[in-house]
Order: sequence, then C-alpha cells, then structure tokens
Amino acid sequence: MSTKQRILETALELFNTTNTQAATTNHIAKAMEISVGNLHYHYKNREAIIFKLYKQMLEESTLLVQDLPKDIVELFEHQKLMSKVLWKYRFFYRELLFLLSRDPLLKSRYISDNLAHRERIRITFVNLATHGDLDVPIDNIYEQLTDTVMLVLTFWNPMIETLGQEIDENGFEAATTHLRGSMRPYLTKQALDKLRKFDDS
Amino acid sequence: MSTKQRILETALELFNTTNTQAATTNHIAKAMEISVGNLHYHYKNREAIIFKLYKQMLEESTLLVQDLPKDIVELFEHQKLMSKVLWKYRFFYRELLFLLSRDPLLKSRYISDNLAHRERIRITFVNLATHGDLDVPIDNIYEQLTDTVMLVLTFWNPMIETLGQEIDENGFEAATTHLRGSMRPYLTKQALDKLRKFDDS
DNA sequence: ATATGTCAAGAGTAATTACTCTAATAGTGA
DNA sequence: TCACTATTAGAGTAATTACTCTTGACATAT
Repeated sequence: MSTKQRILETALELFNTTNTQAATTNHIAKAMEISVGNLHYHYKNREAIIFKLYKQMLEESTLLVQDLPKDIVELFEHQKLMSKVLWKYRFFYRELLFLLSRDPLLKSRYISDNLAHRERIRITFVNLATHGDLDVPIDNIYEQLTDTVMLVLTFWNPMIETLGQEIDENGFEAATTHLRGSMRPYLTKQALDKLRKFDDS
Repeated sequence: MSTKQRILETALELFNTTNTQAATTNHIAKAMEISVGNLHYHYKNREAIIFKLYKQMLEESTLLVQDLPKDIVELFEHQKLMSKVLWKYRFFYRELLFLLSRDPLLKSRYISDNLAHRERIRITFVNLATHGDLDVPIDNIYEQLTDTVMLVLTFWNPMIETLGQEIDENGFEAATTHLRGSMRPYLTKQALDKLRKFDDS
C-alpha cells in the first residue's frame, strides 16, 4: 500500500482511539515509522488528512439520487451500510462540531453535503409514501421523520457514549430499532409485512 | 463581581464564540485584563474552569425527582427552561464528546449525571401516562420517547449548526416542535386540549 | 505593630506543536 | 547512461501553551 494511503489508515486508527488533537502529525509519523518530513510531503497538515478522510467517508456512503431506497426494506438495508461507515469513521462524528469550528473549509463543505443528504432523506420518505409503505396524514410528518433520521445517523453513537456504553460495529442495531419505532405510527400494513419478512431472512 | 466568577463568565463567552482549544488560559486572562498568574491562582487549569462551568450548568437545569413535570404542560415549560441553559452553555454540547475524551474526571461525572437524567425523563413519561396525557400501547414506547428526548436535548443545536444555521436563544422552538411531533401519536385528547390552551396563553 | 492569609502581577520556562529545509536515495523515461 | 522527478530521512526552529515562581500590595486578626 502507498505511503499516502497508509498515512490515512494510521491517522484514522489514532483519531478513533484517542482524538484528533492528541494525534499530532508527529505522532502519526512515529506510529507508522516514517519521518515527519515524509508525512508532510504527502499531506500539508493534519487538516488535510482529516479533510481527505472525510471525502473518503463520503464516497463510501453517498447514494446518488437515482439509487435512493425505494421501499422500506431498501431503506433499512442502506442503513446497515451507513452504520458500518459511521463506525469506521467514528472519530469524525464524535468531534464533528469541534472539527468544523477549526476548519472553515471543511465546515462549508460538510454543510453543503449535509443539506444535500437531508434532501435525499426527505425524498426517500416521499418515495416510501408513493410506494404505499408510508401513510402520511399531515404533510410535515416528512420533516419530522427527516429530522429524526438526521439526528439518529449523526448523533446516535455519540449519545451512546455519553451514556457510558462503548460503541462497536454492531451497536447501531439499537439505532435502527429506534428509527423503526419513530416510523412505526406511519407505516402501512404492507410495510410491516415486508419488515417481518426482512427480519426473518 | 469576584474575579473567580468573572473568569467563568469570560471563559464561557470565549468558549461559546470560538472553541475550548482556541481559548487558552492565557487568552482568557488577557481578555479580562488580569494576569495569567492571577487566573491560575483561582483555577488550576482550563479543565478546572470547564468542570466548574459544567457544574454550574447542572445546577441551573436539574430538576429533583419530586419536582419532575407531572403533566404535558409542565413538561414543555421545563423544556423552555432547558433550552435557555442549552444556549447559554452551547460550547459544551458542541464539543461534548471531545471534552469527555480529554478529561476522564469530567467524563465519568457527566456519564453518571446523564444516566440519572435519562432515568428522570423515563419516569416523567410514566407520570404522563398515569395522568392520562399519554396513551402507551406497547411498553417500549417509554424507551423510544426517552431516547428521542435525550437526542434532541443534547444534539438538536449541534445538528442545526451542521445544517448551516446559526443557533440563538429562541432556536430551540424548532426542537420543541420536533419533540411534540414525536410524542403526538401517543398523546391523548386531554393532552392535546391542554397543549392548545398552553399555546394560546 | 506584627503576623498571616488573600489576591494579584508578570517574568520566566519546559514542553510541545507544526511545521521547514536540506540532503540523500530511488525510480523512470529518453 | 544521464537527467529528472518522486520519495524519504531527520535535524532544526518559530511559535504557542500551560503553566510556575517570586515578589509585592492589601486586609484582617492578634
């Protein structure tokens, strides 16, 4: 593997186990046994590493609009994928607001990505209604559910940590359960049937 | 006002406008025009200041168990109070996980407080059901709603910031709206009536 | 009056951070 | 082979951080 990629992996590992402030570029270089000069040859500074990790995470998780989940099962399958990414890059969500306050570029980039993400989630719920999985009595239920998903995706793991529990790869199941609970009042009989089958398989 | 209290206020102001890493003890001292020596006479280090601010915040927000909201209106009134505190100490929730990772003492303290807080919220929902404001078909709805409240209280403001919106004192109204939306499927007619009157007054 | 504790100033410093710079080596295409 | 570019090591450093230490002013208690 290239040094450039190894730097990312080592940084990610250190960021996840400690935090981005404690893991300086000097530490990262030492941990992977290369010189500081070498590290700085590949990445200008730590911000650049974090930014690259962010973009990498984005590539691993973004669904294009045409590939949005069409029904309830696809939605929960997609959430399974997301949970892996959220675990892999857990340092990022742990420190999210702090990181954004230290890097204006990352901040503006994250915000515009996040707005787009929010819109895709909203569209997904409209899709679900169109496909008869969701029964939406009032219009602003879409906003309601969208906000719930945003909160859970971004902050479920951090919340778990504030309750003294260690998070792990599978810990997101609880989040999925929570999301289902939030949607349940609006799920149709058809959707519930699909989910039952999905759970059995 | 005592120097000791002025330090807290200045630190809070700086923490809120930038972040806890950028606001060093040297900066705080300079901002309030006292010497570093003087600042360190009153507080051992920055961690001590943050810890004190945390305890202050706690005092301003904790309800004793006997004073828990008894019905839906008291609940939302309490949330109004909480929203002021969340705004006043917004730096804390912005950086929550980062701060906990840097200070083990704060971490263990916050976690035990938070667990107690969670329990009080759960009890409040049981209270609401007892008073006929909440209709709970399945038992785990209590957990569901408790998790929702925890997420919203702790992370609503941070989420708003990740969508590019500035938060302010009144910004928590949206959070309240969201919470109501989450509870709506389980609110009784009686509760909805109370809320209508509450909104009019 | 003297002693004692409190509060404050500010100079000084060890340690750390976030790099830069130079020089050397390895690889690659002409 | 030679020229050039890419990669790497590691010494060196300016700036910052997070304090400590000494000194002195005041207030109060004895």
